Amino acid sequence: MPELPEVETIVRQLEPALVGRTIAAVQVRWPGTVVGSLPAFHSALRGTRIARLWRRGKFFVADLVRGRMRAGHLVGHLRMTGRLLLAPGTADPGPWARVSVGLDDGRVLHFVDTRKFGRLWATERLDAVMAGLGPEPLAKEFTPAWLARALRARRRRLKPLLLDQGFIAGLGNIYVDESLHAARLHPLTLAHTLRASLARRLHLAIRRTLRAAISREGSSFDTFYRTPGGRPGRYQTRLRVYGRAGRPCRTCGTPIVRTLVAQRATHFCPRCQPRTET
DNA sequence: AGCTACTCCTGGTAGC
DNA sequence: TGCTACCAGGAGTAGC
Repeated sequence: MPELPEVETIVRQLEPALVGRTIAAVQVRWPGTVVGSLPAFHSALRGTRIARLWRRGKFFVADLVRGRMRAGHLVGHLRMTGRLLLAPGTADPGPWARVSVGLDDGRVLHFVDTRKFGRLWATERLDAVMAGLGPEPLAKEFTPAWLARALRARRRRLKPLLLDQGFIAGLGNIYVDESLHAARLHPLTLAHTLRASLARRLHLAIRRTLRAAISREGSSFDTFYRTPGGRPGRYQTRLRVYGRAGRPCRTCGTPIVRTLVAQRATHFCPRCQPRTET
Protein backbone atom coordinates (compact mmCIF):
# COMPACT_ATOMS: atom_id res chain seq x y z
CA MET A 1 0.00 0.00 0.00
CA PRO A 2 2.33 2.70 -1.16
CA GLU A 3 1.49 6.00 0.50
CA LEU A 4 3.47 9.22 0.65
CA PRO A 5 6.53 7.81 2.49
CA GLU A 6 6.81 4.85 0.15
CA VAL A 7 6.48 6.95 -3.00
CA GLU A 8 8.96 9.47 -1.60
CA THR A 9 11.44 6.65 -0.98
CA ILE A 10 10.98 5.28 -4.48
CA VAL A 11 11.46 8.70 -6.06
CA ARG A 12 14.59 9.46 -4.02
CA GLN A 13 16.16 6.15 -4.91
CA LEU A 14 15.29 6.22 -8.59
CA GLU A 15 16.14 9.84 -9.23
CA PRO A 16 19.92 9.51 -9.72
CA ALA A 17 19.45 6.52 -12.00
CA LEU A 18 16.69 7.99 -14.14
CA VAL A 19 17.45 11.69 -14.55
CA GLY A 20 19.34 12.26 -17.78
CA ARG A 21 18.26 8.96 -19.28
CA THR A 22 16.48 8.80 -22.63
CA ILE A 23 13.50 6.52 -23.17
CA ALA A 24 14.40 4.13 -25.96
CA ALA A 25 11.46 1.75 -25.93
CA VAL A 26 8.05 1.33 -24.36
CA GLN A 27 6.27 -1.97 -23.90
CA VAL A 28 2.70 -2.15 -22.60
CA ARG A 29 1.76 -5.63 -21.47
CA TRP A 30 -1.54 -4.71 -19.81
CA PRO A 31 -3.35 -1.87 -21.60
CA GLY A 32 -5.60 -1.15 -18.62
CA THR A 33 -2.63 0.30 -16.75
CA VAL A 34 -2.29 3.12 -19.26
CA VAL A 35 -4.83 5.94 -19.15
CA GLY A 36 -5.63 7.17 -22.66
CA SER A 37 -4.72 5.70 -26.03
CA LEU A 38 -1.75 3.39 -26.38
CA PRO A 39 -0.34 4.93 -29.58
CA ALA A 40 -0.40 8.34 -27.88
CA PHE A 41 1.34 6.87 -24.83
CA HIS A 42 4.11 5.38 -26.95
CA SER A 43 4.72 8.45 -29.07
CA ALA A 44 4.61 10.78 -26.06
CA LEU A 45 7.40 8.85 -24.34
CA ARG A 46 9.70 7.41 -26.97
CA GLY A 47 12.77 9.54 -27.56
CA THR A 48 12.24 11.84 -24.59
CA ARG A 49 14.76 12.45 -21.85
CA ILE A 50 13.91 12.42 -18.14
CA ALA A 51 14.76 15.86 -16.77
CA ARG A 52 13.43 15.52 -13.25
CA LEU A 53 11.72 12.98 -11.00
CA TRP A 54 9.49 14.16 -8.19
CA ARG A 55 6.43 13.35 -6.08
CA ARG A 56 3.06 14.96 -5.47
CA GLY A 57 0.82 13.19 -2.94
CA LYS A 58 1.03 9.52 -3.91
CA PHE A 59 1.82 10.32 -7.55
CA PHE A 60 5.30 10.14 -9.01
CA VAL A 61 6.12 12.43 -11.91
CA ALA A 62 8.90 12.33 -14.49
CA ASP A 63 9.31 15.63 -16.36
CA LEU A 64 10.24 14.91 -19.96
CA VAL A 65 12.16 16.95 -22.53
CA ARG A 66 13.11 16.63 -26.20
CA GLY A 67 16.35 18.49 -26.61
CA ARG A 68 15.66 21.64 -24.61
CA MET A 69 11.93 21.62 -25.23
CA ARG A 70 9.52 20.51 -22.56
CA ALA A 71 7.77 17.33 -23.64
CA GLY A 72 5.16 16.64 -20.99
CA HIS A 73 5.23 14.21 -18.09
CA LEU A 74 5.09 10.53 -17.29
CA VAL A 75 2.83 10.32 -14.24
CA GLY A 76 2.11 7.22 -12.19
CA HIS A 77 0.05 6.04 -9.24
CA LEU A 78 0.89 2.73 -7.59
CA ARG A 79 -2.48 2.32 -5.85
CA MET A 80 -2.49 -0.99 -3.97
CA THR A 81 0.23 -3.26 -5.25
CA GLY A 82 2.14 -1.20 -7.78
CA ARG A 83 5.95 -1.23 -7.71
CA LEU A 84 8.71 0.30 -9.77
CA LEU A 85 11.57 -2.01 -10.56
CA LEU A 86 14.75 -0.87 -12.29
CA ALA A 87 16.51 -3.89 -13.74
CA PRO A 88 18.99 -4.88 -16.44
CA GLY A 89 17.36 -5.43 -19.82
CA THR A 90 18.26 -9.08 -19.62
CA ALA A 91 16.43 -9.67 -16.33
CA ASP A 92 12.99 -11.27 -16.19
CA PRO A 93 10.63 -8.77 -14.53
CA GLY A 94 8.17 -11.52 -13.61
CA PRO A 95 4.57 -12.17 -14.61
CA TRP A 96 3.16 -8.91 -13.20
CA ALA A 97 5.17 -6.37 -15.17
CA ARG A 98 2.39 -4.33 -16.79
CA VAL A 99 4.44 -1.63 -18.53
CA SER A 100 8.18 -1.60 -19.22
CA VAL A 101 10.18 1.46 -20.20
CA GLY A 102 13.53 0.74 -21.82
CA LEU A 103 16.32 3.27 -21.19
CA ASP A 104 19.35 4.24 -23.25
CA ASP A 105 21.74 2.67 -20.72
CA GLY A 106 20.27 -0.79 -21.32
CA ARG A 107 18.27 -0.88 -18.14
CA VAL A 108 14.49 -1.16 -18.00
CA LEU A 109 12.06 0.51 -15.63
CA HIS A 110 9.21 -1.93 -14.97
CA PHE A 111 5.82 -0.96 -13.60
CA VAL A 112 4.95 -4.14 -11.72
CA ASP A 113 1.40 -4.46 -10.37
CA THR A 114 -0.25 -7.76 -9.38
CA ARG A 115 -3.75 -6.38 -8.85
CA LYS A 116 -3.76 -4.02 -11.82
CA PHE A 117 -5.10 -1.02 -9.90
CA GLY A 118 -2.06 1.15 -10.65
CA ARG A 119 -2.17 3.71 -13.45
CA LEU A 120 0.24 5.53 -15.77
CA TRP A 121 -0.37 8.71 -17.73
CA ALA A 122 1.67 10.40 -20.43
CA THR A 123 0.36 13.94 -20.43
CA GLU A 124 1.20 17.59 -20.94
CA ARG A 125 -1.56 18.56 -18.55
CA LEU A 126 -0.37 17.67 -15.06
CA ASP A 127 -3.21 19.63 -13.51
CA ALA A 128 -5.74 17.43 -15.29
CA VAL A 129 -4.32 14.26 -13.73
CA MET A 130 -3.93 15.77 -10.28
CA ALA A 131 -6.98 17.99 -10.24
CA GLY A 132 -8.29 18.80 -6.79
CA LEU A 133 -5.40 17.44 -4.75
CA GLY A 134 -5.08 18.93 -1.29
CA PRO A 135 -1.87 20.44 0.12
CA GLU A 136 1.37 18.54 0.57
CA PRO A 137 1.60 17.69 4.27
CA LEU A 138 5.36 18.25 4.36
CA ALA A 139 5.30 21.54 2.45
CA LYS A 140 5.29 25.06 3.91
CA GLU A 141 1.70 25.64 2.81
CA PHE A 142 0.53 22.98 5.27
CA THR A 143 0.48 24.95 8.51
CA PRO A 144 -1.31 24.38 11.84
CA ALA A 145 -3.46 27.43 11.09
CA TRP A 146 -4.45 26.08 7.68
CA LEU A 147 -5.37 22.71 9.17
CA ALA A 148 -7.38 24.26 12.00
CA ARG A 149 -9.34 26.36 9.54
CA ALA A 150 -9.84 23.49 7.09
CA LEU A 151 -11.07 21.17 9.83
CA ARG A 152 -13.53 23.76 11.10
CA ALA A 153 -15.08 23.95 7.64
CA ARG A 154 -15.78 20.21 7.42
CA ARG A 155 -18.50 18.26 9.17
CA ARG A 156 -16.92 14.94 8.56
CA ARG A 157 -15.28 12.19 10.59
CA LEU A 158 -11.50 12.48 10.79
CA LYS A 159 -10.73 9.07 9.35
CA PRO A 160 -12.42 9.45 5.95
CA LEU A 161 -11.50 13.14 5.82
CA LEU A 162 -7.77 12.46 6.20
CA LEU A 163 -8.00 9.68 3.62
CA ASP A 164 -9.53 12.16 1.16
CA GLN A 165 -6.73 13.24 -1.21
CA GLY A 166 -8.63 16.45 -1.86
CA PHE A 167 -8.22 17.40 1.78
CA ILE A 168 -4.56 16.45 2.25
CA ALA A 169 -2.49 14.69 -0.40
CA GLY A 170 -0.54 11.55 0.37
CA LEU A 171 -2.06 9.91 3.44
CA GLY A 172 -3.48 6.39 3.14
CA ASN A 173 -4.96 3.90 5.54
CA ILE A 174 -1.73 3.14 7.39
CA TYR A 175 -0.54 6.67 8.05
CA VAL A 176 -4.00 8.04 8.85
CA ASP A 177 -4.38 5.46 11.61
CA GLU A 178 -0.83 6.11 12.83
CA SER A 179 -1.27 9.89 12.76
CA LEU A 180 -4.56 9.77 14.66
CA HIS A 181 -2.97 7.61 17.34
CA ALA A 182 0.01 9.93 17.59
CA ALA A 183 -2.41 12.85 17.97
CA ARG A 184 -4.52 10.90 20.48
CA LEU A 185 -7.66 11.53 18.44
CA HIS A 186 -10.52 9.08 17.88
CA PRO A 187 -11.05 8.29 14.18
CA LEU A 188 -14.77 9.12 14.42
CA THR A 189 -14.20 12.61 15.82
CA LEU A 190 -16.07 15.19 13.74
CA ALA A 191 -13.58 17.55 12.12
CA HIS A 192 -15.35 20.81 12.94
CA THR A 193 -15.44 20.01 16.66
CA LEU A 194 -11.63 20.09 17.02
CA ARG A 195 -10.21 22.93 19.10
CA ALA A 196 -7.25 24.79 17.59
CA SER A 197 -4.89 23.15 20.08
CA LEU A 198 -5.99 19.69 18.92
CA ALA A 199 -5.70 20.70 15.28
CA ARG A 200 -2.13 21.70 16.06
CA ARG A 201 -1.56 18.33 17.71
CA LEU A 202 -2.87 16.57 14.61
CA HIS A 203 -0.69 18.70 12.36
CA LEU A 204 2.40 17.77 14.37
CA ALA A 205 1.41 14.09 14.45
CA ILE A 206 0.94 13.89 10.68
CA ARG A 207 4.32 15.48 9.97
CA ARG A 208 6.20 13.47 12.56
CA THR A 209 4.64 10.21 11.40
CA LEU A 210 5.41 10.85 7.73
CA ARG A 211 8.98 11.99 8.40
CA ALA A 212 9.68 8.99 10.63
CA ALA A 213 8.30 6.64 7.98
CA ILE A 214 10.36 8.27 5.22
CA SER A 215 13.51 7.98 7.33
CA ARG A 216 12.93 4.22 7.48
CA GLU A 217 12.00 3.90 3.80
CA GLY A 218 8.31 3.22 4.38
CA SER A 219 6.36 0.15 5.52
CA SER A 220 6.37 -3.29 3.87
CA PHE A 221 3.91 -6.13 4.35
CA ASP A 222 3.95 -9.57 2.76
CA THR A 223 5.13 -9.39 -0.81
CA PHE A 224 3.98 -5.82 -1.34
CA TYR A 225 5.97 -2.61 -1.31
CA ARG A 226 9.70 -2.79 -1.95
CA THR A 227 12.19 -0.06 -2.70
CA PRO A 228 13.34 0.00 -6.36
CA GLY A 229 16.41 -1.94 -5.23
CA GLY A 230 14.14 -4.69 -3.92
CA ARG A 231 14.57 -3.93 -0.21
CA PRO A 232 11.58 -3.86 2.12
CA GLY A 233 10.91 -0.73 4.18
CA ARG A 234 11.71 -0.70 7.89
CA TYR A 235 8.82 1.27 9.34
CA GLN A 236 6.36 -1.64 9.72
CA THR A 237 8.08 -2.63 12.96
CA ARG A 238 7.44 0.88 14.33
CA LEU A 239 3.70 0.97 13.65
CA ARG A 240 1.69 1.69 16.77
CA VAL A 241 -1.83 0.70 15.69
CA TYR A 242 -2.06 -0.34 12.03
CA GLY A 243 -2.29 -4.13 11.72
CA ARG A 244 -2.00 -4.55 15.49
CA ALA A 245 -5.59 -5.45 16.40
CA GLY A 246 -5.78 -7.16 19.78
CA ARG A 247 -2.14 -6.47 20.60
CA PRO A 248 -1.23 -4.10 23.41
CA CYS A 249 -1.01 -0.39 22.71
CA ARG A 250 2.65 0.60 22.78
CA THR A 251 1.77 3.59 24.92
CA CYS A 252 -0.65 2.21 27.51
CA GLY A 253 -0.98 -1.56 26.98
CA THR A 254 -4.70 -1.50 26.17
CA PRO A 255 -5.56 -3.90 23.31
CA ILE A 256 -5.77 -2.14 19.95
CA VAL A 257 -9.27 -2.14 18.46
CA ARG A 258 -9.97 -2.77 14.79
CA THR A 259 -13.24 -1.51 13.31
CA LEU A 260 -14.61 -0.63 9.91
CA VAL A 261 -15.04 3.07 9.13
CA ALA A 262 -16.26 4.03 5.67
CA GLN A 263 -15.40 0.50 4.47
CA ARG A 264 -11.82 0.88 5.68
CA ALA A 265 -10.10 -1.15 8.36
CA THR A 266 -9.45 1.30 11.18
CA HIS A 267 -7.13 0.69 14.12
CA PHE A 268 -7.01 2.72 17.32
CA CYS A 269 -6.37 2.56 21.03
CA PRO A 270 -9.63 3.09 22.94
CA ARG A 271 -7.74 4.49 25.91
CA CYS A 272 -5.23 6.81 24.20
CA GLN A 273 -7.84 7.93 21.66
CA PRO A 274 -11.04 8.53 23.64
CA ARG A 275 -14.23 9.34 21.78
CA THR A 276 -15.23 12.54 23.51
CA GLU A 277 -12.17 14.64 24.22
CA THR A 278 -12.38 17.68 21.89
C1' DA B 1 -22.14 18.20 1.96
C1' DG B 2 -21.34 13.66 3.34
C1' DC B 3 -22.74 8.98 3.61
C1' DT B 4 -23.03 4.04 1.72
C1' DA B 5 -22.49 0.77 -1.92
C1' DC B 6 -20.27 -0.79 -5.84
C1' DT B 7 -16.39 -1.37 -9.16
C1' DC B 8 -11.83 -2.59 -10.51
C1' DC B 9 -8.32 -7.02 -9.46
C1' DT B 10 -5.91 -11.26 -7.70
C1' DG B 11 -2.83 -13.62 -4.19
C1' DG B 12 -3.35 -15.35 0.20
C1' DT B 13 -5.82 -17.60 3.64
C1' DA B 14 -9.65 -19.30 6.58
C1' DG B 15 -12.87 -22.81 6.70
C1' DC B 16 -14.49 -27.13 5.55
C1' DT C 1 -4.97 -32.58 0.33
C1' DG C 2 -7.98 -29.74 -2.26
C1' DC C 3 -11.66 -26.99 -2.90
C1' DT C 4 -14.44 -22.63 -2.30
C1' DA C 5 -15.47 -18.20 -0.27
C1' DC C 6 -13.89 -14.24 1.21
C1' DC C 7 -10.68 -10.51 2.20
C1' DA C 8 -7.43 -6.46 1.41
C1' DG C 9 -8.06 -1.56 -0.30
C1' DG C 10 -7.11 3.69 -3.37
C1' DA C 11 -9.97 6.06 -5.93
C1' DG C 12 -13.80 6.93 -8.96
C1' DT C 13 -18.69 6.89 -9.48
C1' DA C 14 -23.70 6.55 -8.56
C1' DG C 15 -27.50 7.30 -5.69
C1' DC C 16 -29.61 8.93 -1.47
